[in-house]
Amino acid sequence: MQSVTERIVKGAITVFVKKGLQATTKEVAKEADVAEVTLYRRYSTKENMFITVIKNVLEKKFHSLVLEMAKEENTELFLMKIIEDRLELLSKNKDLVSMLLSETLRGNLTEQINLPEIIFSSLKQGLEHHFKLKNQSVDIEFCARQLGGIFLSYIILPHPKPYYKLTAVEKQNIAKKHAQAVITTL
Amino acid sequence: MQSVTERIVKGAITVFVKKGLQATTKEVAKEADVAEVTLYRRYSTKENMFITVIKNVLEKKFHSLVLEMAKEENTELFLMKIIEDRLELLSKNKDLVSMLLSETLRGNLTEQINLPEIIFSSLKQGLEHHFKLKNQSVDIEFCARQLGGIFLSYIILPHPKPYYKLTAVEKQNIAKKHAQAVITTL
Amino acid sequence: MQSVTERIVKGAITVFVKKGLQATTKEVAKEADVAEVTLYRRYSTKENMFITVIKNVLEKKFHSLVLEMAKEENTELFLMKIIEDRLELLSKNKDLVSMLLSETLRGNLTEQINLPEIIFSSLKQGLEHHFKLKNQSVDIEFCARQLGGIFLSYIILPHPKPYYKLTAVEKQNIAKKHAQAVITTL
Amino acid sequence: MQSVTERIVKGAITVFVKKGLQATTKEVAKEADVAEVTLYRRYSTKENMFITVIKNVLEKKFHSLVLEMAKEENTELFLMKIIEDRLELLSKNKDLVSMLLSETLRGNLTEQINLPEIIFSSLKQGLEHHFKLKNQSVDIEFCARQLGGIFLSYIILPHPKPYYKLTAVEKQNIAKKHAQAVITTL
DNA sequence: CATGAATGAGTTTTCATTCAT
DNA sequence: GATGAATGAAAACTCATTCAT
Repeated sequence: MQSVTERIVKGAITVFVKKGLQATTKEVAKEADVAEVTLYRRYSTKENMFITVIKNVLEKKFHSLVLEMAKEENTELFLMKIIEDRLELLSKNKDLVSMLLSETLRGNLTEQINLPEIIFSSLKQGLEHHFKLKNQSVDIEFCARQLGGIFLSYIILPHPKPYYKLTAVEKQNIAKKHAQAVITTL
Repeated sequence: MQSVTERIVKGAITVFVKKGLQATTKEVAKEADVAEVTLYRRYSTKENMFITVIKNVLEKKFHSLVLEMAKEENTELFLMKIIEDRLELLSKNKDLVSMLLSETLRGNLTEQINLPEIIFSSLKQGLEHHFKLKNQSVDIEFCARQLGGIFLSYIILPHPKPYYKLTAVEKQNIAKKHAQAVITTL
Repeated sequence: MQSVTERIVKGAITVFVKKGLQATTKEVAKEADVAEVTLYRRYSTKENMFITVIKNVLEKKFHSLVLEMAKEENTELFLMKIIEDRLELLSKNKDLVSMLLSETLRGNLTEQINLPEIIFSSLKQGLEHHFKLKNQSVDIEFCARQLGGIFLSYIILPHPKPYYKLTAVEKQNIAKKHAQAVITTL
Repeated sequence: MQSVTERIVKGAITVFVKKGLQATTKEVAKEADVAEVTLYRRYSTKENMFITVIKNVLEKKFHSLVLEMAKEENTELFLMKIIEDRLELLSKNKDLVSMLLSETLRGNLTEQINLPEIIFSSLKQGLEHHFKLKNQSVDIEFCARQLGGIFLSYIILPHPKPYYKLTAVEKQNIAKKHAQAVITTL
């Protein structure tokens, strides 16, 4: 079996992803197969455990390559890449993403793990980078909001199939249409 | 002072909007200045009180005129109207909307008060109506998702000023740009 | 439909027989299809309703003919008659009897509806009468206790078939054996 | 002062014997001088606490020596022993026994702590044993019911003095008379 | 470093009963 | 004579957190 630390982290993630901050320390303890007190020794409060664990996941999973992609000179291709990449990632982590959005909407989350803020600011950064390279003046705020809206629509609105389960062609078509729409407004 | 019923309904809305299903009956009772039992006499369970009260608010506040707007023959104007109208409404009711989205993301809400579903399906209905009138064949699902995404982006992503506080001109500009972007993809 | 009074009495009996004093006024009101307050207007407290209603039932159903039977000169026949009669009655009203015994054992019942006391004293009375007629000196207390024990054994101890469902012959055999056993100790 | 466990068990017994399943966890907690939660930590539910504690008492107090007594070859002596032994025990634990009978009559008790069933089946076992040894064919069911009835009569029917407070001679007389009555029916 | 034991403060819900109409 | 509305008090059970070992 894994180390205590590993068990705790994995257990906490499992439980928090499923239930958010409402999850109880008891559930986490059970999932991790440790005593409740052990969690308190390590994290002192439930909130702190939540933040610590989730921040870690976010850093690992959502590490954005936006800046790399921003180097792509062709704006349409650049936008398509971002869209495809983020939709893939977000839809693959629907439970985590939903939970984080839910908590954010409740005002329960500090900046460090506020997913909308993270997404929005990293988008703005990437766009800024891209258009600076291209020496183009663009309403970045608006553009980032458009992209963010696209992402949210695939998480929150009902859909028959999550993005990541579509065929490569379907994914590309979607990304292309959205990219073109965004470009219209530049 | 108002009637008991009024006080209960108002109090329940106030508290539920602020805290969602996590709110306690005690809080509602205090806000409405009635005994907790009184709430149970009327609604049997907290969940039921929540649903009853919120459904009512939704029906009153979010009664959509989409079908009326759909009669507008000019697609761009039609889209602009929808966008302006919904953004105004949603941003004015940010707390309620945020709470409902949060609960939906948690899977706590039945269809009747599931805001994303309500928005999405009413959008699809309106679009269908509009393009049928115009005898135009359009990917309604995609189009509705775009619009939904726009709405969500103004609720969930950070913004310096809520939509409804912008000047008329700013509002129109925003609506126009989004409408044009949507049209690109038809 | 029946009169309000009838509905209340019947409903109360039904509910009280099933649940004893634990039954709630709400249940009674529902069963009788009247408002809870109506019950309070008539009986002022739940306890009082219970006593009033149950006393009535006891008087109607358990009206003992022991004194009549006591005229039977043949002691064995007399005992058999009592045994058959009471076992029939008690087993036919198992729910009511069980409930009353249960409440008595809890010390919840006043003398007027204390079934064990009623049974015991009416037995003693009958026996006294019978043996006075026969000019026989007998330990009435002991004898009544024996008979009472027999009755209780058929209510409380497990049995495959309630007494009243046995064949006439089986019933008689049982009564006879018990009667003879009692006579031994006179 | 005693250990927490001891205090809880004793307190629970005290309270449950007095009030049965109606007793509240609050009362038990107070009697045991612990917090209510502590009880839940240990027993999960009130029902479970009740069953656990009472089963324990039954096993300790009502451990039947019927099988030992059954070795007595003289049937009258055997029956007398059983009767004396059980009447002594039952009358000494009147409160516990009354409470258990009361709960049983309400159908609240599982087999493991259903006193009538326990008494009845242990009686049948003892009788079976005895008469097998003596190679005698007897209606055990009837006989056990007679004995059970005797026991019940001393618990439930009114009496001026509990059995265990009688003089040794009185006890013996009673046992003897009942034993002889039972023997008549073999 | 880990944990078994304990708890104060709440949470939803139920009940017998009263008040005003 | 009947009832809709309202309630104080209490019940079972849960939760985050601390203490002693």
